Parts: sequence; structure tokens; C-alpha cells
Amino acid sequence: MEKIDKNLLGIPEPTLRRIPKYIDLLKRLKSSKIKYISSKIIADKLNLDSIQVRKDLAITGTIGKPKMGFELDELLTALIHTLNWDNLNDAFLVGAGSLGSALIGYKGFASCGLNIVAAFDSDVKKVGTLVNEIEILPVDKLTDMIKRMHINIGILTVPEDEAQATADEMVEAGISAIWNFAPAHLKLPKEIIVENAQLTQSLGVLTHKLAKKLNSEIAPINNFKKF
Amino acid sequence: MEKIDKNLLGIPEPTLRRIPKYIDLLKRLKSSKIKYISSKIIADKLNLDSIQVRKDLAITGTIGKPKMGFELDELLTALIHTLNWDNLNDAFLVGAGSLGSALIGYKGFASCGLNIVAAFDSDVKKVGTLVNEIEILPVDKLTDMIKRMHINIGILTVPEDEAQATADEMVEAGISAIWNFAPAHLKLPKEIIVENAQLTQSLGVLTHKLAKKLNSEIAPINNFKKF
DNA sequence: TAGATTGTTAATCGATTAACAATC
DNA sequence: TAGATTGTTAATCGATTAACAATC
Repeated sequence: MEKIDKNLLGIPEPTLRRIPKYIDLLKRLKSSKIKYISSKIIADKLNLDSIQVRKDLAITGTIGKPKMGFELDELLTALIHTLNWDNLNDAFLVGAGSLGSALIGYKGFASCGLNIVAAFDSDVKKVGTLVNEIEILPVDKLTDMIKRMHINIGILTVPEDEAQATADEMVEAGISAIWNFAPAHLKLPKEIIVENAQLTQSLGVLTHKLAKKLNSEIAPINNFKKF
Repeated sequence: MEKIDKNLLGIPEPTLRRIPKYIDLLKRLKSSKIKYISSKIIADKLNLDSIQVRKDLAITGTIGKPKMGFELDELLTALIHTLNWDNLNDAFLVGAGSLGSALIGYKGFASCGLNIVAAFDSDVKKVGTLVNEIEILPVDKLTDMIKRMHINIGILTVPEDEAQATADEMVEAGISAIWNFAPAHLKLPKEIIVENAQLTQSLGVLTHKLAKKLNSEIAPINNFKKF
């Protein structure tokens, strides 16, 4: 009784973020006809710790063989299944600017469980144009179409000042998850899954670390003393 | 004396990733002429804990006034400085596909310390064309120009199979930091700053959570027992 | 068998959250 | 002053890393 099923607690987010790396690596190794792979080799190739890799892989339910490692195909299938990348989720994208158009055009999402089926924009000049064979629809059709087509994922690539209102509209129409690219914090009901893909967050880490690195190179002399 | 300078230990990454959110919020509040803001209000607006907000803000060195909160302008300036967003870092982008072009066209990076000064591509058909007033240059000029212009940041938007080779070339030419959008794990010397902005990582979290949510809605009955 | 690799239990580490004195 | 808010020290929580028995 004291031991609770791991799945009820959910997979730790750091683990979830490493899974696409495992998938990518295994796909590349698959073409080189390797049948088994050890946690140590995976760890070496991805600059991780082999214990951490085993912990992560354990979550998928795959069992390795001592001395052999993990059966590659079985492991890959299990990892893909963990992210639900063996199913395609239909998604609507709102905001057909340059980033939105880039996402519409990206072929790689098909192997990541994402299928962008329609795109919307408030700009009448964009409505009716084609981006990678997908017609841009007027945003006032959004609510109705989410309801009719039972769409679960909304991709938000509108400008910051439209982000909250558009997200509210998606939620109102019954969407379950929002992939947010707008540089804004969305305030939404807690049952809505929001995954932020804000580039500025990532960029902030980079610029901070770079400044620190360049500063320490300019002034490498440790000119203070500890006691 | 046993207390070591916080900056030597570096700012925790979770804190760094929240700073852009603080900056964004404060910029919006600034236009409404607010002079002081408390950690509680910030926390409420961003769905954070006020203690966590205070801890984060303390890292910038800004001191708040009891009962008043933090002076908005001072705090904003300090946050921007922490990320070095008060300076512009020149960057080269390699891979002028749809995502690369979208990044070249994005005006918002200027307020995040990033200035994309040139873009490169290996495709001769793209070379010479203009994307948002920036001419696409042949990739064989990359090394030489990084050296000549002392570029510190490389933005990698090439296909997966070119990512490692292009990154190696950047490093060889003396780049300090790489912002990696390619869905690949880069193996680089440890002194190189690599910040991954891989959309598939973010997408994996979303598709996993969505699958779990939809499953639990379909089968909400907890039909297993622990002894 | 010996050695490599797994999977689990325990220890460590770091971030978040709680408690509370200081201060305007 | 009383009350709100800060900043710091301590407790909690969760992820990473270490230790080690099990197994092929």
C-alpha cells in the first residue's frame, strides 16, 4: 500500500525531455543494423550518466538483458509509445506569420505525433492563401471548427497582444492542450495543458552564459580572497 | 567568510528561464505607469510562488522596500542586465530554410540581446537571395567570416544530418555559443555553450501529457488494487 | 566461470516551499 | 502603531548520482 504506482505520479519532466533524444539516437543507430544497445553507450553518445539512462528507460517498461543491453527495436517502440508519437494528433495553428508558416511547413512533426490540419489568421490579406498546401482560414471560424472537428491541440503563433484572447477562445471551444510560441504568459484553467516553446527563454539562458563566459575571459584574475 | 559569492556558483537555470517572464510582465506594467510592484503581485500574475519570485529577484541584486515592493524601473533594468539583454550580440545563422528564415525575420530578438547579422546556406539556389533584407551567403564563407568579424553566437537551423558538421565548423572558427534548433545532439568541447531550442522536446512533453489526460478521461475508473 | 550490464535501494544534491524576524 | 512586505534561515521535496546485489 505504501508503494504507489509510478505512472500515477507521472513521468518527471526532465525524463520526458530526454526521451526525444533517445528516440533520435536509436533511429540513427537502427540504420546501422545494431540489435542491442547498452545504457552505457547511450549515455556516452548523449553526454549523460548511464544510471540516469537506465532510470529513464525503466519508465517505458522495457527490460534489458544483463551483459547485452536493450533490444533496440523494442526500446525504440516503447519510447515512441511513451510520448504517444505512435498516434497522430490533429492540431490547429493560429497566426500564420513567419514562425507559424515555418511550423506549417515542417515535415518532421509527422514522426512526433503532430498533424497540423488547418491554420488561421486574423489578417484578411492572408486568408485564402496557401502555405505548404494548407489554406489559411479566417480566425472567426476557429471556435466552430475546433468544436466540429474535435481538435485537441492548438498551436499559438500570434503576436503577444493577441495571445491571451486567442488562447481563451481555444479553451472556450474545448481544446485540451496549447503549444504556445507567443512571448506571453497565458492564464488558463489548470486542466488545460500548456507547453511553452518560447524562444526568448532559451535565448536568455544563452546570452547570460555567454556574457559570463566572455567576462571571465576578459578578467580571469581572481582578485578577491576568501578569508 | 565561509559564505561563497553566489555569482561564482551561477544562477540556477530554472531561475534564468523565469527571468524573461518577469521582464515581459514588467514591460507591460510599465506602460500602465505603475512605480512599485510586490513579489506577491508578480507571483499571482505568473502563477508562481511569491517566495520563489523574491529569491529569483534577489539574484539580480535589486533590493525591495518592505510594504512597497520593488521599484519597477530599477527591477526591470536589473533583470535585463542579468541576461545581458542590454547589449547586442552579433550572431550568424546557418540554414536558411523555413525555420531559419522565420528567425531572420523576427524583430523581437533585438530586445533580447540578439542581432542576426548574416545568414548562410549550402544550397546554391538560396545563395544571393534576400530574406528580410539579409543576403544569404554561401556556407563556405562561414569559417572565414566568423574569424574576421569575431562572431560569438551561431544559430543552427540546418537539417539534422548537417548539424554536427556545421557545429564543428563554427567551433573551429572560434564561436563561443551555439543556439541549436536542429533535432540532433551535438557533441562539442565542454567550453562551448550549447542551448538547445529543439521543438520536439517541447512537443514530446505536450503529446505525452495530452495522451495521459485523454486516457484518464476515457477510463477514469481505477481498476487495480495494491494487495 | 569471470566479467559486464541490469535494476533497485540508499545517499547526495539542488531547487522549492515554509517559517519567521526585520523593517518601513 | 499595526500591517504588509521584504530577505534569510530552515525544512521539504524531487531528481541525480552512488552503491551493490542479481543475472546472463
